[in-house]
Amino acid sequence: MIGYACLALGVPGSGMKTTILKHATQERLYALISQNLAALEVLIDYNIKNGIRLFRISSDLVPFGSSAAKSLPWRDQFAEALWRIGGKIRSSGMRVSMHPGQYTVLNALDPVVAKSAELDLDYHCQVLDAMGLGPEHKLILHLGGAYGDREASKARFISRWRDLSPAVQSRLAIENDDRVFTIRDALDVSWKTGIPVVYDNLHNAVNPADPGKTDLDWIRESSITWQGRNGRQKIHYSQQDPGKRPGAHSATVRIGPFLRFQEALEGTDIMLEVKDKNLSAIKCINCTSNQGIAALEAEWGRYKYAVLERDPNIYQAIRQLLKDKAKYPALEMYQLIEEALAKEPTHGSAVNAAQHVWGYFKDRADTAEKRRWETAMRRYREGSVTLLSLKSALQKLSIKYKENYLNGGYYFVL
DNA sequence: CACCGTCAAGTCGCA
DNA sequence: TGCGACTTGACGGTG
Repeated sequence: MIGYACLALGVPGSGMKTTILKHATQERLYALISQNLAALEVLIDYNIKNGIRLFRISSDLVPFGSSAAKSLPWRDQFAEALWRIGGKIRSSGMRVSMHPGQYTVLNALDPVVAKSAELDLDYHCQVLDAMGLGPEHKLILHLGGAYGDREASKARFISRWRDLSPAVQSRLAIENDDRVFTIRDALDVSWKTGIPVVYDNLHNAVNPADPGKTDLDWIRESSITWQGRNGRQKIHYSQQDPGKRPGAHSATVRIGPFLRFQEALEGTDIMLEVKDKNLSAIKCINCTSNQGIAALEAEWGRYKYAVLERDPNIYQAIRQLLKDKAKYPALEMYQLIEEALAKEPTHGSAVNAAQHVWGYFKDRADTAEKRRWETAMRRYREGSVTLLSLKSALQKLSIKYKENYLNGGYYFVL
């Protein structure tokens, strides 16, 4: 199965909200948790509808969920919603995970830091427990800091792990990171503890354990750590952003390299770590199994104005490609989409695409909206406002008139 | 209204 | 020794 992490583009009402510690009053926190659970349910429903069966739940679900200073009985307060969402996850066969961030350092030298890491793991575990999810729904953790002595720091990780609750222990998985601990280190720790290992290909590219070994070598070696109640093997997959620091995730998963990467894998869950999130997940799912021509047509409907504003020729080419209903040209379609999205919108095509989109509202808009639209378009043609502001005017109309075809598309998010 | 600094968390590399 | 990078949206202050 293929999945994505934490948030989805082009899914209205699915965004996680948070606050800063200073403003984290009880009232505010309850309101945020309530909103975030509603957003999570929107995401789970979206995943089910779109055939996505692997998903990472954002740690922001309960802001300051592990902060001793802000402890709230959220698990009791929201038991019903958590259980209902968990039920959807279970009945759809979805596998979820959570991933405490870089600030959760179980092997810290400072015992206070280690204690807060333990509390943070408890928090994440409680979310999954409250949803009634089994131990195959993992908590994925990095090994932590080196403190000048990697071996001693690995040993400290293991000894801290031994003191964790059985519930957390049974959910934990460890991942190689891009600075300190390699896949070899993670496998060492696994050998001594039985903790399953999530292999991350980009972290290994940046922080390699052994330049002589391939991704497939490490995936095969890690597969041994996935036994029984841990469920299917899980890996993280991402591609390097060519313009950014080593280890930075790409804007999208390029489908060609992805297909080559995964062709030897079978029954491995692949979590994509990529800026365009659900978009890449759907692309990879559609290209690794035949989801039917209707699934490709639905995708085209979401992408088409983002393609049109960048390259009208590709827009026409994809329309032609999808005319034959007996075919399933997923790879060709996505490669054309990638080619178009790699370009910046051109002024003329952007005007054309925006006018297509305006067509959804021109008969419904009131006089003031029509006048504002004419002004915005004139200013964009003159070059005195950005494309972003022109499109945000369209998005406001789309939200107001509940134009779900546009709201669920990618024109406003790409 | 647009823009920018700050906040939260902990480690590490580099002056 | 101390600061910037890493991550990210919210928030408040400035222009």
